[in-house]
Amino acid sequence: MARDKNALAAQVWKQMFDFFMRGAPQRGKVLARLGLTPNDARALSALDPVVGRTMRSLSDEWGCDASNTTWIVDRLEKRGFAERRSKVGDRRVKLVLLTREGVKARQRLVQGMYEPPAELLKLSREQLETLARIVPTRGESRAGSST
Amino acid sequence: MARDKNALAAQVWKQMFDFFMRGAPQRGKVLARLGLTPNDARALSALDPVVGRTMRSLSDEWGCDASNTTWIVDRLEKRGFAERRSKVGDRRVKLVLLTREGVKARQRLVQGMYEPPAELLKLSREQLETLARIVPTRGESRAGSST
DNA sequence: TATTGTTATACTCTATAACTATA
DNA sequence: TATAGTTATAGAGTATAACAATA
Repeated sequence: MARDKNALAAQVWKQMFDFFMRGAPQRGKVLARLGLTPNDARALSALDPVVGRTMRSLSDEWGCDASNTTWIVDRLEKRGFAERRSKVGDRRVKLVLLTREGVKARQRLVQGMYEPPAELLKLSREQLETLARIVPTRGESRAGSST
Repeated sequence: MARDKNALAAQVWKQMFDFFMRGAPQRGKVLARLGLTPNDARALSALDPVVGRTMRSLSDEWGCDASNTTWIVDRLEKRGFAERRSKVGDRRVKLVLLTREGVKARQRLVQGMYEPPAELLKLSREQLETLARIVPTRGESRAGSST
């Protein structure tokens, strides 16, 4: 119990890691049910229906080659989930946006992927609230946030 | 704050999900540094140097075809990380075991993958201990565990 | 000339089907 | 005949290189 804090953090990380990995098969099933590959899911998550993203920025975010991004966006476009538009100021650049169908697909995806596993539902309300307070979130502080 | 418990669990799950996904690039780098594919890593984790696993049981655990398992184990064997042995009682069956080099590779992998992210190290000792208590672990109860 | 994105192509990973060897 | 595993082969996904269009 009186262990080095780094070792404690490592243990917690391992616990979270294993907990998360245990849910991998379930997430795989969600994707299979929706007929999406992991890449499709990542792409749906990265896009929006209004602002749009350039091919280049997607390649950078995904750390993959531009030709691969072309292929991934092609897949989404063929299924009617995304569309390309030439940018107004610079016609070399293309913006990729979610279509109405793409937004729906993304909603279904989020619902499935964010479905909490049974192990989490078994925890008490107090434990859940504690977790919500402690687990680090992106940027914004959680203290006092009531939403 | 006085929300439905399911909604609360969903929020916690989303938080953990996002937290975990944020670390994905770092884990990708660890694999790249060690020259391992995600599959290699999964295989190294599944194997041990003493008991051994049958090809069949690996296929089942991974939910992939037996031929794919052959290919994955071949990769490890070519790098000297694993070896096949015919089982004594039934010579149709093959046991896959980690070699000495394989054990070392698995150690390097575990060290890299279980390196806790900075966000976790920033938490207080109390917060870490709380997480260790709450985050569900495989099977065994955590209550009173002092290791 | 430099940059954005696509096309041509080869390589890696995965699955299905046919096969070998043991039981 | 049935089972464990491999080999042959085809398909999906990814990368590198050459290319076209625009700046």
